[in-house]
Amino acid sequence: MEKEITAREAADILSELADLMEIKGDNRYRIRAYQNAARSLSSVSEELKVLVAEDRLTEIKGIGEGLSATIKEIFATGTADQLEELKRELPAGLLDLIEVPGVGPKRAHQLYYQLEVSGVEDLKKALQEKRVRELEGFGPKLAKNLKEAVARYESFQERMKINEADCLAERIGEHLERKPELYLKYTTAGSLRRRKELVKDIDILMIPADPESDGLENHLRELEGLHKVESAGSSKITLVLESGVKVDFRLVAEDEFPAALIYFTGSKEHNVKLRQLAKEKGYFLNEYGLFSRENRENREDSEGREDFAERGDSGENEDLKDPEDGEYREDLDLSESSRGGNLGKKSEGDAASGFSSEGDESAESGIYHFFGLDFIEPELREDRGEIEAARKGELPDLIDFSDIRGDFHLHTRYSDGAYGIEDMAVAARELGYEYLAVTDHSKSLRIASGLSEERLREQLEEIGRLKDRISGIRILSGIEVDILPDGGLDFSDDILRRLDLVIASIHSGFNQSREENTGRLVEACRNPEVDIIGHPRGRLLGRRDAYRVEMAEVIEAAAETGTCLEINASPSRLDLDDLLARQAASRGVRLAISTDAHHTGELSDMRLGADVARRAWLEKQNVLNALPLDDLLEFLA
DNA sequence: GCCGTTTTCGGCCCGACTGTTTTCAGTCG
Repeated sequence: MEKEITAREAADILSELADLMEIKGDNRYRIRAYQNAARSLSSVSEELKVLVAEDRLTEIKGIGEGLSATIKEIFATGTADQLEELKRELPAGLLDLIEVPGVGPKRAHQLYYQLEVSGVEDLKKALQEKRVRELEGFGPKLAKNLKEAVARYESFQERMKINEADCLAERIGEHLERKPELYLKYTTAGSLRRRKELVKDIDILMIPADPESDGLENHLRELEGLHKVESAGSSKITLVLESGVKVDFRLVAEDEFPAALIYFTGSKEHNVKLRQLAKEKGYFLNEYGLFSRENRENREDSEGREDFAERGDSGENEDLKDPEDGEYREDLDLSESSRGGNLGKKSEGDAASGFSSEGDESAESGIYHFFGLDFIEPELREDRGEIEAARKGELPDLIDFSDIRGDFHLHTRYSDGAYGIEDMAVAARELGYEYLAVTDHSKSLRIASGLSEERLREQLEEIGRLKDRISGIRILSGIEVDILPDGGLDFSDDILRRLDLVIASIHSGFNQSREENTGRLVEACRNPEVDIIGHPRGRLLGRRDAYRVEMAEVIEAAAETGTCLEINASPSRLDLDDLLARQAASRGVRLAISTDAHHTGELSDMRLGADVARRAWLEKQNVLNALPLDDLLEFLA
């Protein structure tokens, strides 16, 4: 059965249609109509199925008879004749071309029709050969900027945002779980497991049920979205997806799993430190296990891995794993049961499926404990002092998503959000929160329909009414007030004072000097009405660098004034990043993790923010929204 | 292509910024 098209997906198709129409040079107002329709369609709360069945699409603002017919066609067939025709006419690469910052539809049009540039690669070549000079409006500076933009585009192409990587990993997991007989266990490793904000490829560690069988390889060949199997050996299978993303499967024996998981989780720097520790103790560590150096010599005389796979079924490994034993005895020869003995963990039987992490921790902790270290969470494994801290028993008690009690930064239909206050509150309540703050844009941000004083008053009234109607979650009134180019705020203190919570953010004047931007943020910190500085560095991953700002000064100002800094959990921002958040916390600044959700679904981006916080070594007490409601209210007062 | 209504077609969001120009076009948000 065909997959049913959702409103969101239909909206995406309309957007694509609009993009192609734009490149082709269609009527701009017609294009805008498509874009408008896409936007309103993507934010309808009703199911597309229902809207189509009841022929009520034209009730949606921006959708008339024509677009209603197009949307019905998309719902019925998954595409539209118009779109297919445009796709035949214009190369697909043009859609990539307009993803390059600085190239919009007009320039893409020029490039394609005058220079036959039909993709990013072509553009790169045309820039190198200086052919773009032939085009009207393309001067030397633009050429230089485009060169940089292409370089950034390409480097970004190599890495995907963590939420995209999560999606892919989930899809692969679903595919694997259709044939659970193929493996004993699998789990993600690499930078995805360390929860880095950008991920280059996906590493999956697996214990195959039968290393000799080619069943796994054959099953992987049926993965949806597969471009090709790049390599397939006994210990590694590499897939290339249509999106260009590589997926590495590392295949290990059961007893190799703990060491392999540490090795493939990395980081490289962390692993180097661990291996140094091993050496000091007269052992060595690699992806197959932890070995005494003495036996290593023996091993090199014999044949390698086969030897390891044979051992490991004796009971010693279980003893090693038992935390009740405390420190491993120095005299314990890890390889006594056979050559190459290691700290393997026997399968728990039911741990066979899913990206389980419980089992992973206990598997790995044996090795850490052996070195006299506390277990080190994957998010900390960057050689940023975690090994030293683990030795002293001073690792942080990391914050967890389950510690989060509310969200401070979200938008509703009052500005550029897709849902009403009530919808967002109910969705937040479903996440188990105690509170949320409604923080729409302020008046100067016209592009996002920023609130006038009047609209803000209306919103306050609605929040007042909802407080009685919605139980189980407290709705706080707030605003994301613009820090204006001159450093002032978009609303007077008198107005801000009436709100429960104020976030101040920069959305304009990005090109001011370092001193000016720093001054704007410091001034915002000093305003007693401001509780949180929103997305302090203003970066958009892969699209826009952070604006110039001296964060150390901002952090000091935040520390002095008790202002919180935001960890914006939107996967395109993740701003502050792990390093700056850690720096801020070390200066005593509290961090507010918030999603900047414009949609109910985006409220769950909170997990990504929590990941950043964990990478920043944050504990509960460093995080404003880990506070219970009463403590929060006291803080805000 | 949609909307509103001046019921039959004209107007459709807009300011900042950059780089190209010599008064504006393209992009971005």
